[in-house]
Amino acid sequence: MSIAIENFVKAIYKNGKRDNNDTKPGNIAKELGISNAAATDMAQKLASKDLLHYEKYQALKLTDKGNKMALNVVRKHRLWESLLFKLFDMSLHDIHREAELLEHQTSDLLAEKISEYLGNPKFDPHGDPIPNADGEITTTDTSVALSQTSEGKKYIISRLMSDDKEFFDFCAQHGLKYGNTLLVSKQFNKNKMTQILINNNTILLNEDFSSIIYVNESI
Amino acid sequence: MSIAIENFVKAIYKNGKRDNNDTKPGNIAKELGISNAAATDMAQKLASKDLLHYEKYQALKLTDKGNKMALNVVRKHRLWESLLFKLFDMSLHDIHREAELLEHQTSDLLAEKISEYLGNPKFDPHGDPIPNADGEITTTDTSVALSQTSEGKKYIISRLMSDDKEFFDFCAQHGLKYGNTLLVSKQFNKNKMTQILINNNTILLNEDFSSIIYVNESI
DNA sequence: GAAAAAATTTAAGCTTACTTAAAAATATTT
DNA sequence: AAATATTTTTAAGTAAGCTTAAATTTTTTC
Repeated sequence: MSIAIENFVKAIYKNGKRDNNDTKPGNIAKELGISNAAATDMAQKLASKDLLHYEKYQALKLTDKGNKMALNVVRKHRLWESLLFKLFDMSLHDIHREAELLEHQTSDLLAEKISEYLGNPKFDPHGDPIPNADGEITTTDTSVALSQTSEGKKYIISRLMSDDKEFFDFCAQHGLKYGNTLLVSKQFNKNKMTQILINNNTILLNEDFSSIIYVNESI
Repeated sequence: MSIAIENFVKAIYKNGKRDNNDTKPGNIAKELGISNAAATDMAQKLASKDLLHYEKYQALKLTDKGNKMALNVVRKHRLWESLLFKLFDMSLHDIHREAELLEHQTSDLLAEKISEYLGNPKFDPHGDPIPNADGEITTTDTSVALSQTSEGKKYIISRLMSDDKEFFDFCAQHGLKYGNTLLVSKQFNKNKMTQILINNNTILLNEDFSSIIYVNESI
């Protein structure tokens, strides 16, 4: 299957996870940077390949086959991120960009080799779960967005859900890293802001950021 | 530049090295598995991009710009081969196939990181020289094909110039590996065969193989 | 050196993955 | 619920990278 198809299917998968299943062509088009017309076109084409269910004016839904393809690509992406993160000193954003390309040129065999080499990790450097070779995610995610946490409690960062360079630069600068601990010192519910203490620094996060930083309660 | 263009330029570069500069469109077409017409077409297109010199019915010659592009791709290919060879237990042929794809999806930055990680190697696992970031090959190659060697002398394998699975399987089976030592026990000049002793086994090579195994005299 | 064979080029056409523009349907606002 | 705005779809068109078939040029053979 082509790179365009892999990216299309992946975009549906990711949008389905994120935005309350808003997987109409327009949203996928926005994600991929193509026109709405191109997205509709592609959707119809992929329906004929049994990768998704298409009904005029309705949201796109992946078939089992499409879902498996998406997870296969996601697996390769996250394995590459894990490998590059381990071997090289590169920013998370740069790593993401490289993985975005490499994921489409990776045989299942190579993916297996990478996974083995890394000790079959369950999570990548962002805390995102790595599907296994059968396209299954076996881990259960108990984490919540920082925006949903309670004042006064300690949390461990479990996931940085983004691919935005500014966000990652911000994270790198303030020690917001997978596995690090922070304290939620205040929730400004009215203003939708979250105040945290990390590395002895107090940081005020707006909802843009507090909704994509996921954490688990520290015990 | 597209994958098709990178591969085209690379094919001219490689053919120029190998077959006495037989870089007419037909040969490139054969190398790439496309029609002669497609090769002519592409050649004309790349001439307009200043990547090669095109004259009707003549051999294709890369411009400096084209040569640099080819060497950049070759560099990435050989760096990937070196990395995969180091990290994973895979056959040389499998490694070659993966590198063939990855080479086109690798930023200069990532290539640098791979090179650094490996200690800026000068040669890949086949003994092929790795161009530097400026597209220069700084090593001087004093090796000769096994077919050109002298009876009774010891040699060290310096290069396995092929991408054929059968050849690599043969090599793997008989210990023909970069860096290994062998003795040329007899040259059958009339029949164009070379008899070698390696790992206490005597092997008779025909010209197909003796012309792509390169060696340096052992001192 | 003429005839035959092989290679190169041109021409026309195809598929993929897009585009823009206009038409049709759905969603939102008031 | 009508009017307006937004989305989706259809239609027509484009560029890249191929294909096959036919014409042209070069190379080889006798």
